[in-house]
Amino acid sequence: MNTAAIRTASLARRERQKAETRRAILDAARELFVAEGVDATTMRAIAERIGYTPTAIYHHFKDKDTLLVELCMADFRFLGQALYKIGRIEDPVERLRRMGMAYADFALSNKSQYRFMFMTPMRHNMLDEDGNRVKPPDEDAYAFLLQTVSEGIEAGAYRPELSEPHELAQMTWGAIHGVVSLWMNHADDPHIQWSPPRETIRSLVDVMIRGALRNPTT
Amino acid sequence: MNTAAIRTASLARRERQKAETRRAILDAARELFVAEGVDATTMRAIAERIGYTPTAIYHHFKDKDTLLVELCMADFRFLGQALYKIGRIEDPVERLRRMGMAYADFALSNKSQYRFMFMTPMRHNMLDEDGNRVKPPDEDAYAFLLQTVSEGIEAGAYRPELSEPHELAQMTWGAIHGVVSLWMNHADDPHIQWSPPRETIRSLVDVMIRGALRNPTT
DNA sequence: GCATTTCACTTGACAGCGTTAGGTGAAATG
DNA sequence: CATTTCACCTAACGCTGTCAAGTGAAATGC
Repeated sequence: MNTAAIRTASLARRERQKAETRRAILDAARELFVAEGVDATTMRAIAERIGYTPTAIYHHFKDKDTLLVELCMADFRFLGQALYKIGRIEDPVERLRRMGMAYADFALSNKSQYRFMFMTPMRHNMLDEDGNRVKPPDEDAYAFLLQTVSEGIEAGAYRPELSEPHELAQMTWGAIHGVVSLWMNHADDPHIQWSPPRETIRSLVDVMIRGALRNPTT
Repeated sequence: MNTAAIRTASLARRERQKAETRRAILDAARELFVAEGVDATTMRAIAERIGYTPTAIYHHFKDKDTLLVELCMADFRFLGQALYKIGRIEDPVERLRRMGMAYADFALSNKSQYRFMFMTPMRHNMLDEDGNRVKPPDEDAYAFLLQTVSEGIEAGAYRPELSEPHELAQMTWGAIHGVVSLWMNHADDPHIQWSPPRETIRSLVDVMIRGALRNPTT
C-alpha cells in the first residue's frame, strides 16, 4: 500500500467515523423522540445516551431544530413511498380515498414525528447545516393531493361548486389532519368516548367523497 | 363608623386590592399571550408589565399552566354563549351546520387560546388553585355537539351506516378543527396557496352534511 | 522524522426559563 | 401596644439550548 492509498484510506475512515457518530446521534434522538416526545429529547439526554457531551452534537447539527427536522424528514420518506404507490391508481376519486387513509396510517404510526412537523407552529426554517433548503414533507404530498383532486375536477367527478382545487385539497387534508391531531392530543380525555381514529377517518373520507361527488352511487 | 364596620370595610378593601392585582396579572398575561404567543408569555414578562416580581404571581395562581388555563377558560365562555344561542335552532342538521361555523369563527378569533387548549398535548390537569376541578371547555361543547348529532340520527336524517353518535361527532369536530389548526400552523408556508379558512370550512361543512344525509336535497 | 495543521470532541460557562424557601414590612387583629 | 396576617420581595435552584475556548490524537507538510 503506497502513501497515497494510505492517505485516502485514513481520510475515508475519518469520514466514516464521523458519519457513524452522526448516525448514532440521530438514532439516539429518534429513540428518545418516539418514546418520550420532543420535550424529553434534550441535547443532554441524547448525548448521555451515546456517551458524548452535549456540545459534540453541534459539530454534526446546527441546532436542535435542525437535528429533529432531519430525523423527521427521514421518516417522512415512508409517507412519500406510500403515496407514490397509490399514485398508480387510475381513478382519481378512489386514489383520493386511498391517499387519505395512507396519510392517516402514517400519522398514527409516527406520532412524535407527525406532531413535530404538523402540530407545532411552523418555525422550522428548513435549512440544513450547509444552508441548503430542504424540501418540507408537506410540499410533495400537497402537490400530489392537489394533482389528484384536480384530475377529479377535470373529469367532472365533483359537484360544480367544488371547482377550486386548492380549497378541495385543503378541505381533505385538513379534515383528516383534524381527526388525527384531535385524537393525539385528547385521546385520554376521560369525558369523551373516543371512537378508534382509523374508523372515524374511514367514515369521514366516505362521507366527504359522497358529499363531494356530482353523482354519488346511491 | 363603629369598629365592626371599619373591620369589615378594611377587610373588604384588602380583598378588593388582591382581586385587582389578580385581574392585572390576567390582563397582562392575556395581552402578551394574544400578541406574542405562549412562549413569549413568561412569568417574568408578565410581572415586569405590571410592576411586580415574578414570584408575586404565585400568590395568585398555582403555576403558569393554571394561570393560562384560567385565562383561556374565561375567553371560551364566548364560545359557550355562541353555541347556546344556536341551540335554539330546531332542525338538528341546520343546527350542526351553524355550530360548526361558530366553532371555527371562535377559533380563528382567539388563536392563542385555541392553540393552547386544543393544539397542545393535554397536560392541563384542570384543577384551580383550590384543587377544585374546572370543567374543560370541550366538555360542554362536545356534549352539545353529541346531542345535536344524536337528534339527527334519531330523526333519521343521516345515512344508516352513520348510527354511532360519537363517531359522527368526532368526524365533525375533527374535520373543522383540522382545517383551522392546519391553517394556523402553516398559513405562512410559501409553497401552498391557502384558501381563506372560513370559506374552506363553509364548503367542508356543506360537503360533509350532504355526504352524511340520507336524502340530500339535490 | 519531526513540526505543523486539522478537527472531533470536551470544559466551562452564559442567559433564560419555571419555580421555591425564606424574609420584610405594612396593615389587621387582640 | 404587642402579635399575627399576608401580599410581595430577595435570592436562589435546577433545568434548558447554546457557545467560546481549549485539548489531544490523527493527518499532513517539509
